[in-house]
Amino acid sequence: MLSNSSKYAIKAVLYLAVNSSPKQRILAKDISVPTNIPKAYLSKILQELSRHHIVSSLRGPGGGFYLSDENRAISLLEIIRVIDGGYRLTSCMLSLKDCDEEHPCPMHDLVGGTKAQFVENLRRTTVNDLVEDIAEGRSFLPL
Amino acid sequence: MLSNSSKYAIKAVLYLAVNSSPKQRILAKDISVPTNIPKAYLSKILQELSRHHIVSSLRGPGGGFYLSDENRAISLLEIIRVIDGGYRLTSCMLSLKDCDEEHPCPMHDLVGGTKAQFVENLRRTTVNDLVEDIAEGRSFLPL
DNA sequence: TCTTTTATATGATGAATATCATGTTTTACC
DNA sequence: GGTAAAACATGATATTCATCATATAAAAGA
Repeated sequence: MLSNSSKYAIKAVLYLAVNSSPKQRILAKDISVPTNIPKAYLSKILQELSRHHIVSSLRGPGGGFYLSDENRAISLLEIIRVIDGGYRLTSCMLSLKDCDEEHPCPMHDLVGGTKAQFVENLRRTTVNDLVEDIAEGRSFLPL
Repeated sequence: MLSNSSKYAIKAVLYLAVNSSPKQRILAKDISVPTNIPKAYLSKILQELSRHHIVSSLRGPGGGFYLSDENRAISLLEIIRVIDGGYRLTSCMLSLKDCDEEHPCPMHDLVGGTKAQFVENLRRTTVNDLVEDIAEGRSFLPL
């Protein structure tokens, strides 16, 4: 469904969303331990996210990663796009070049509605939305 | 979403569904060309499908691959299971071990409905159903 | 300005997936 | 039975993805 890297990215962003603030930076290794993401690999992902302004960071003593208010308004789809590229989620289920709404392939027709809706949900849902879900007990974050 | 191998498997099965019958066997290479699937790789997939009775085959001159009536009643989910294993499609979006309906993770809650519905569609839809869709013009098979 | 603490950049290794190549078995037909 | 046509089995290579390791740059504080 998603690459491992994207899952890690979302987990890390959610961890930051819950535990960090512009004044409360968090080290990569302090995300790595509770989330069970290998430290070196997580660092690489965080840097990629930082470069694309999905997360914020500060170097030097007292530095680390955190989310700005802008970061919290970012949608899940944007995170996935940065890591997996734009194609993986939105492409045709059978990878047919000419498949579209006009000319749907058999699978497209079958799952088109649900998949399109799924991607649309990802586009519409921000980091903040998920944090609210957690805060209000509608979902939980088992790290 | 699906592995490449699963996509190839479904394409090949659909090709057989439209073009083969127990008396009209088709060679791997004659599926390979119109579907743009590498011949040697396709052969391996067809053999895997044959071993699991997803497709039927006959060796020797005049032999080849085809679908029996039983094969046509098989669901897409079974095909995907044989190639990708049971886990890939149904597992939690964030690969969290403890995520379930009682304890949904944030992504689960977000896409749970649509994904569950999607998998259920795959479970319910047979090869025959897709062929009907093609025959009646509700979808097409761009090879 | 020196040292420490952090992120960043780059490259190396390992694992999984996709692809290719070659040999073996079965079956039909002469 | 011998021969050719096919599936079947097995292993080798390549490519992508996940993981690790090491060196560099920036920032803070002494």
